[in-house]
Amino acid sequence: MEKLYEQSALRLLQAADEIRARLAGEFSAVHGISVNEFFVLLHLQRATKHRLPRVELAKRMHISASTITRMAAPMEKLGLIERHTDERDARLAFMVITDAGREKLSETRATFAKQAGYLFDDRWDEATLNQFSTVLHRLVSGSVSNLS
Amino acid sequence: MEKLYEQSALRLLQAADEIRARLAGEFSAVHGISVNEFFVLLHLQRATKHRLPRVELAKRMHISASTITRMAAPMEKLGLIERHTDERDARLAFMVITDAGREKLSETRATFAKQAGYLFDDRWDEATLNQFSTVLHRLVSGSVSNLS
DNA sequence: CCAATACGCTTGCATGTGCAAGCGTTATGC
DNA sequence: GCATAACGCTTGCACATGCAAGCGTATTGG
Repeated sequence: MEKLYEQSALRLLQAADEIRARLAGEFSAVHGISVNEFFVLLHLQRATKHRLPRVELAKRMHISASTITRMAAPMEKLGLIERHTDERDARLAFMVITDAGREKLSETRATFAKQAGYLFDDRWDEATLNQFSTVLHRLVSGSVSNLS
Repeated sequence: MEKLYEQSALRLLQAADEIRARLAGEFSAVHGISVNEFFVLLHLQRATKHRLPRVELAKRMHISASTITRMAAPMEKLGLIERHTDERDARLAFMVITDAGREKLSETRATFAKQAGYLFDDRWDEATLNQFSTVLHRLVSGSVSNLS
């Protein structure tokens, strides 16, 4: 007999894989960015002063610092983010979302919301969905990456 | 105002990232396999006759056929899976889980269940968790990859 | 039948990612 | 103060992965 939470964790991973695969296709085709780039913009937008040190962003996204370094370069070239230095600590290299980045994020979030709508819409009442969201929220709270 | 299903989808992706990162560490350290290799074994174990053509497995895991080809080689060397051919159709190369693969899967599932327990245990009643699992299940049903 | 198409699998190439080492900067302990 | 450690970031390397092309096999249409 499979434990209920084992089953839930399995389904959660599977559902995420599927959603991520769909989003990857849409984001690439429609907006020319990756799912991870979308999350970079979202984290920056929601951070205090709309900026984060690279290491902090890496922690929140569960990826390595070197990956952040390598994602930053093309995003800077596209003008989606900028690199700011800290006056007090020369080690820090803040990533800051630009106006162009905000615009791109806004467009991409519309696509995200549309896809999320396909997934959830008209299938559950608000109470059920609220509880679902709450469970998910507690799974990640305590983590550094509370985006929501 | 953020839509409820948009928020839910965001949290779902974040939760999955976090769980996957934790599992990757444990699986690698304790069992010497990757999360994807774990899923290969799980899909094979649950498939009819404990075997699947490579393309079918790729679809269920949302990864490309070439990735399956490249994951298969080391797993065969470790004796976790075997390659069987189809008598009727020489194009098919079934992947079959071996006894050693079953044993490895069993050990790894124990670790998986333990980690899932850390996530969920003692925080929600069975009804809530059941509903949570049901919502997740419907998100992926209709998909080819109904593992559960 | 046979040609054309579809299918399953593999391989070359390009890209994304983590780890470990290295560099420069800041903090700590004496 | 100064040596040592810790920290933030980048880079070299290895590895994982997707895409497109190629190969062999089966199916389809005439």
